[in-house]
Amino acid sequence: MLMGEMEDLIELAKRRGFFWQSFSIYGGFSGLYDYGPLGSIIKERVYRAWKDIYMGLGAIEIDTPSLTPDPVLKASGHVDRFIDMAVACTQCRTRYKIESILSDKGVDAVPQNVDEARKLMDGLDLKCTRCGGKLGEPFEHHLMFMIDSQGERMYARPETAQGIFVNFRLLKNYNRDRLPMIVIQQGKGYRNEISPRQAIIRQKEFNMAEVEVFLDPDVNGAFTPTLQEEIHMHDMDGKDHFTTLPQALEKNIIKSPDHAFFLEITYRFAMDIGMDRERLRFRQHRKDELAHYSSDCWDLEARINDSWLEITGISDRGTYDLSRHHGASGEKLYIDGTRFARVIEPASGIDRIIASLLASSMYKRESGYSVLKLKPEIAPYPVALLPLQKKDGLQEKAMEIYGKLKILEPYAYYDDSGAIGRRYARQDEIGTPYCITVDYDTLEKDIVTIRERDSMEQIREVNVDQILSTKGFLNNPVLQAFTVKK
RNA sequence: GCGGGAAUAGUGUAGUGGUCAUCACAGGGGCUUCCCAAGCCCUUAACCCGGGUUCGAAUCCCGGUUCCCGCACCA
Repeated sequence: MLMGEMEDLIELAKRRGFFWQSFSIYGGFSGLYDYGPLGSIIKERVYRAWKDIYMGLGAIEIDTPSLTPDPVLKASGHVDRFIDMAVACTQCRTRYKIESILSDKGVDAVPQNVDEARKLMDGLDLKCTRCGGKLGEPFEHHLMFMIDSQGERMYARPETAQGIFVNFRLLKNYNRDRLPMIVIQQGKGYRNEISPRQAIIRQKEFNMAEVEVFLDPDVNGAFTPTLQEEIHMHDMDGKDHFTTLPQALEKNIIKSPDHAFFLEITYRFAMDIGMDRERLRFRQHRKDELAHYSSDCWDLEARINDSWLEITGISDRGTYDLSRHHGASGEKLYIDGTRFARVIEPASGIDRIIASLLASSMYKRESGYSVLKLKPEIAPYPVALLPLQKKDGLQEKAMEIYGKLKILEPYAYYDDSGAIGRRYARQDEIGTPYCITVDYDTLEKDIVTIRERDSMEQIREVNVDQILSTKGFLNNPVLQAFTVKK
């Protein structure tokens, strides 16, 4: 599976500083990755685009701890669902969930600890279904990282969502009791994956961007989709539809207008950061794969290496979480009287978004050199300043302009090494959309050349003052002269 | 976790027991008639970790770590 695109991406990412495996001087550690200098900027930009779109809808943001006490995740159901009792075959070492072994024997029980598991298994004639070997002693299989805090059990959160639910009352107060209420949170999530794979796609510690939309349960359609664009939707029966979201609602492919609206927002976010629409689809979860808290779920998936990868899950969590915390904490989490808010949750995996964005942005020129076709707003450096060569005062002149440019565009990059073509190629590879070249005309007439990445088109004789006329280089009107879209 | 394969400069690689570990690209410096990775010169830089066998190990053996492929797992 990890061929072609991902392989090329991982090589580029390491060489150019997007991401690489963590702690590599100690031999590396499975499932942990660093963002390098360029990756850190892209991550920031992707988060920014996400935040902008939700702030535009009137969202409020919070930031809660990664360390989560045991009772919170007991109430949410994660402790039961994320810690499985398991056994392994003593011969072939295949692991089984005790829960599923028991249900094969007609015993419908979920053991909570090793003793319980042992009792339940006692007397049943259990054998390995693969090799017929004897099964060993039961043990706990943890999917959450457990942390001991002076004898108190905590977990590294498996999702940021619970930090929002437990704050529901305070947030509702803050929001002056108005519904719908949209709360967002970005941060790290942790899962003790048995076999992390494919670089930043499946990690033990990863970046999440989660949104909880609290709705009046008796108001259907506080939000409703409007986007007139045909989108690929793959439903739970495996049928593909190419339809607009308003039509999908009419045709009952998706039931809830509110749910459909947040598919639309998720899609708009993907467009904002420059995802390739040809490589996107929404896929509905089958009943048997729905999470314990979810009644309906649509994933936004991106095609990478010819297979589909979940990048955002838009789940209808109903009243599950609030009612659970209400019961467990004793705190009244109603919206009024006895009604709980209904929750729609668009939860994004930022690392996966970045991986699929980068992979789908890479292409090769005829020359064989690769280009990263990132949107200018997402590219780490929106502009690079390059003197044609170092001598004859060009370097000094370029440094002078660069000094001024840097004040208006902090993410501007400077490079004067080697030949000019090589530097263009270097910028192409990291996705810089524009290069400004300082040449002999600059010395005489104060004019420069701007070159666009994908077309390699140049605008000549641009006045230096014009380059330095806007805060943020991408706002510069001179860029409108390019025939390709900005 | 299981099975198979692999690990050598930043990247991709050559090297099946014996000189200073090969080559290319990338990086740094310089020259050049300098706008798309041109050419020439100089230069930085590597045997995954730990044991063992041996006079001698990048090479053989054992253990570990990591990566890839398949299986299992994936709220």
